[in-house]
Amino acid sequence: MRERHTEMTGHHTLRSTEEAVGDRLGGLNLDFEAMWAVSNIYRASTAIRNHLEQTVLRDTGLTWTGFVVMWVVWIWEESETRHVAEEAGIAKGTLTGVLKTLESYRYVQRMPHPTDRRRVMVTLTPSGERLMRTLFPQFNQEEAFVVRELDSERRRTLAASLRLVVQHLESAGRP
Amino acid sequence: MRERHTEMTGHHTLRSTEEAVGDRLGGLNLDFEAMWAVSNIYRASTAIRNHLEQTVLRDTGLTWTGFVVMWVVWIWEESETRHVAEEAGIAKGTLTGVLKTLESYRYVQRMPHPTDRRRVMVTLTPSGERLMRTLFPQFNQEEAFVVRELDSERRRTLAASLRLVVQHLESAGRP
DNA sequence: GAAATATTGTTCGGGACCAAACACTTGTTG
DNA sequence: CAACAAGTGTTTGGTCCCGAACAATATTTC
Repeated sequence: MRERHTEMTGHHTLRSTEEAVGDRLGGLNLDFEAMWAVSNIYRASTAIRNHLEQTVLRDTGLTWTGFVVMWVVWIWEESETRHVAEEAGIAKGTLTGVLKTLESYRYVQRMPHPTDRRRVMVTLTPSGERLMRTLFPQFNQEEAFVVRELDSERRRTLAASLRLVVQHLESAGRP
Repeated sequence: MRERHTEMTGHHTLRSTEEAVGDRLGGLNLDFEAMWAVSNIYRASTAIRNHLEQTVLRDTGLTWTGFVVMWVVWIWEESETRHVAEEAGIAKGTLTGVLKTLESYRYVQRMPHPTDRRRVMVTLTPSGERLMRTLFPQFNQEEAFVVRELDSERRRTLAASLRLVVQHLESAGRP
């Protein structure tokens, strides 16, 4: 992953990309405001994920998804796997594989549901919990670094706008 | 991918996740504003990608990354692969595989660089170009749908804030 | 209560994705 | 110009990721 960054030559900056788009699509009837909003969400998300993978996750052996899954299990204390998949934003089939990986590291543990034998529960092992306790503050510190250029109001506005987008898509998901 | 959505039971909404986090982490010294800003960027990005995959990309046989790569090649008219990888936000090794897939669909074409025999150039085939011309307006229409709940000023503010984040991370990338 | 339906996690096939190792080409330096 | 260094795309090994098919279990329906 670092490779992508070491190769950045600066040929195409954010600004010049937007210029190229303007050149190429200037004639068409497009919603450019929507386009920039959406494409910058995606671009920021990629940049943030890369940054956090390089800093906090670098030496832990955890992937981004592995961390997110553990985070969800940690926050919700318990967890039925279908909720974990939903919260982590991955398909249930994917979760099966991720849990297999995390189990091999002894960070999580699968257990049968007490009454429903279809279901599977996941918990953090002591070592998994220890990891989250040390990792999460570091993670949050880097999150603060990520938004360092935004003042408090802008951070809140940003979060609020994105919440609107997510809620709009969730409500429209299954009409 | 649709599967994730059909299974949404609403147990854990965006709001209740934030509550659970508050319960679990209320005692610690964390930057919650940064946390919500960052986590909502990621959440929105996932939701948007899912939405666009389900609507515009659904019947094209294109993956998200395949589309992004074609988009980059289209906007920049032609391209040296290392620039494409950089702009698309993927590693060069990944691009090799993606191009192989796109080439098998006859949407793109690889050609040797005229003077530098290390490099490889990529162009859209006529059929690839035709696809982008019809696909992109649809794509933009869905982008507009995504941000429908935001007024014009909020869209611009959102894009501007995210641009700051990206630029901050890019400039800090290789100190 | 047996049959039909729904829910749940796993498996499978194929593509995406990364870092690292690689082979090849170009550029630099002595 | 010859050794060395740097740039470029590909290959490799392992994980992620999805949708679809599946097996097992639970619930509903009649």
